[in-house]
Amino acid sequence: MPAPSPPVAHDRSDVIHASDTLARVFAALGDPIRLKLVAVLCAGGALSIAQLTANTDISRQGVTKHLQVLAEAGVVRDVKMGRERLWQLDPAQIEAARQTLDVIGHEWGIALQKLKLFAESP
Amino acid sequence: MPAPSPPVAHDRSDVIHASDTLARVFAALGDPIRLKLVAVLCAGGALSIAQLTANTDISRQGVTKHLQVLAEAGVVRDVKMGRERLWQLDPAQIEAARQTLDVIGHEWGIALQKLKLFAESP
DNA sequence: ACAAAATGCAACTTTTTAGTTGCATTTATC
DNA sequence: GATAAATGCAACTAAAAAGTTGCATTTTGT
Repeated sequence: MPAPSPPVAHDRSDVIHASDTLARVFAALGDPIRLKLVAVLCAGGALSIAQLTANTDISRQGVTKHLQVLAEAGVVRDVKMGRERLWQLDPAQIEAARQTLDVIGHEWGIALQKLKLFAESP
Repeated sequence: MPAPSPPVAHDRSDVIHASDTLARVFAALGDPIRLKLVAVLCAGGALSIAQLTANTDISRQGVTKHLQVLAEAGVVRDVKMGRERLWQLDPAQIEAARQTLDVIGHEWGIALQKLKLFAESP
């Protein structure tokens, strides 16, 4: 049986959507508090809002808002356990972002190489 | 003679600074227009503001603001050539961001492995 | 010298984001 | 069943960001 299609860009609208999705991931990581939350969660634990709040200087409701931003970017997921809501990392989008930065670096390197060859040509 | 010290975190204030610097880089990439500018610039060219504006839907002044955001994050650099201002990619901060995402992914993988071992223990 | 091109600079509006406070709701515990 | 813990929800303020318009400045080319 065929596996469900992966979210790969096929036409221009998909590319646009991919670009927006990526920008959303970067924007989610583009805040010191959220970056810290991700750093804590990448240790593998599933932590409650109260636990995550303990590491910050802002209110619990403020942390909730940051977690929502991360969730809308697909960086974290929540699981309800009794009266608490546990948050854990979802590394797929982070991996996609990492690959993007990888490609940018590689393209830059290739461009530099071509410039060098051009400069050396007689 | 010793080379100048690399910007490596040594104490808590350095770590905080590093975190803010990183968040600034992610935030700079966290916008579709800026992400597109970076994608164009990573081809190696040094492009003017007018050239970069041609790829967007916003005004030249708007593009200038986006370039300033990228520049303050250290993602791009400008070189003045006559009456125009050419922009080019500076891949160092992007590489730092990539490494961060790499570490997050690795830590997550290690955590998963430990969880698996724990589940298999008798 | 003059006209066009490329950009800089500043004021302004609109929208989004960050963070708070106050109170309601759900769930575990004694 | 009363209470404490963990969270949800909504309204609100303040600050930052995105984008525009208008005009000044610098540089090139004829």
